[in-house]
Amino acid sequence: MATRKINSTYTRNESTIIECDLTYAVYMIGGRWKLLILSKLEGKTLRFGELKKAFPYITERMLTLQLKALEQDGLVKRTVYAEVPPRVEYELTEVARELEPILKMLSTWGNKQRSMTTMK
Amino acid sequence: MATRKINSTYTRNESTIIECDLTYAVYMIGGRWKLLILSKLEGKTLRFGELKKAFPYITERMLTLQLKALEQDGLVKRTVYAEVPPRVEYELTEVARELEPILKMLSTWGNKQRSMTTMK
DNA sequence: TATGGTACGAACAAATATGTAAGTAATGGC
DNA sequence: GCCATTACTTACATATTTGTTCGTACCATA
Repeated sequence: MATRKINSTYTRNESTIIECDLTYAVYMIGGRWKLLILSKLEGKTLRFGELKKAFPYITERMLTLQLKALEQDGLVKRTVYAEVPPRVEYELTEVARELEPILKMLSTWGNKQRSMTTMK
Repeated sequence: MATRKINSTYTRNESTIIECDLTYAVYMIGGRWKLLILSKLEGKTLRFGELKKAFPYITERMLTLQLKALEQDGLVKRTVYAEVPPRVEYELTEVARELEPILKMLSTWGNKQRSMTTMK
């Protein structure tokens, strides 16, 4: 998101990653909070403050950043109401809803995987 | 992987993420190269050098780190042959193979998602 | 004795991701 | 005027991830 040296290997390699549909997809839902936010928004419309309360440890800055990224990627719809104090609501988009069943499978896999790793 | 201040918020929040099966799963396949490596190993057994050739831009250090992490998480099996020069082979584990169909769906979703975002 | 190939390891540097702390705009109610 | 509320924003600090460069062990072979 920030300015970045375009010619760095870091950037060139990022291009490589984004060219692949799979890594692109994971890049989009990666990061520390995005999946939790998406999960929280399943079937609901929530205000900024409600999301914040849902994750006691997230900072406002992080929540703002993640929501902005999710909106840019078309996973979350942001609606601003011209009121004071302001009211902003967030909800999943169609594309994000299509992701839900896949995430459910991933979650199941993660659970199984975790238990296997822990067993050792 | 490196040493880290245990009491930092960074660490506490990481715990939050790892407690959720879904975010845990994505954490495990996250990072820049892991998914590409896993994809490359589908149905094959490859040597370190072969993997390296598969990704011209990855550095040996990164490849080593990612393979080590994948092995620790039980997604990749590493076999060392007592030869000179050394020969080390990598292959997917059972758990990793169970992940394949899910990743295929994610990839399809990523492709669709990308085309929608690009259209704007 | 020197060399070459393989799969790393270590010290350092650059870039990004995340967290901390403080501040802002707008307005209705006191 | 003063304050409270909400959804941010900004400057700064910290932590992690990724990349760069150089080095190493092993032994068969020249």
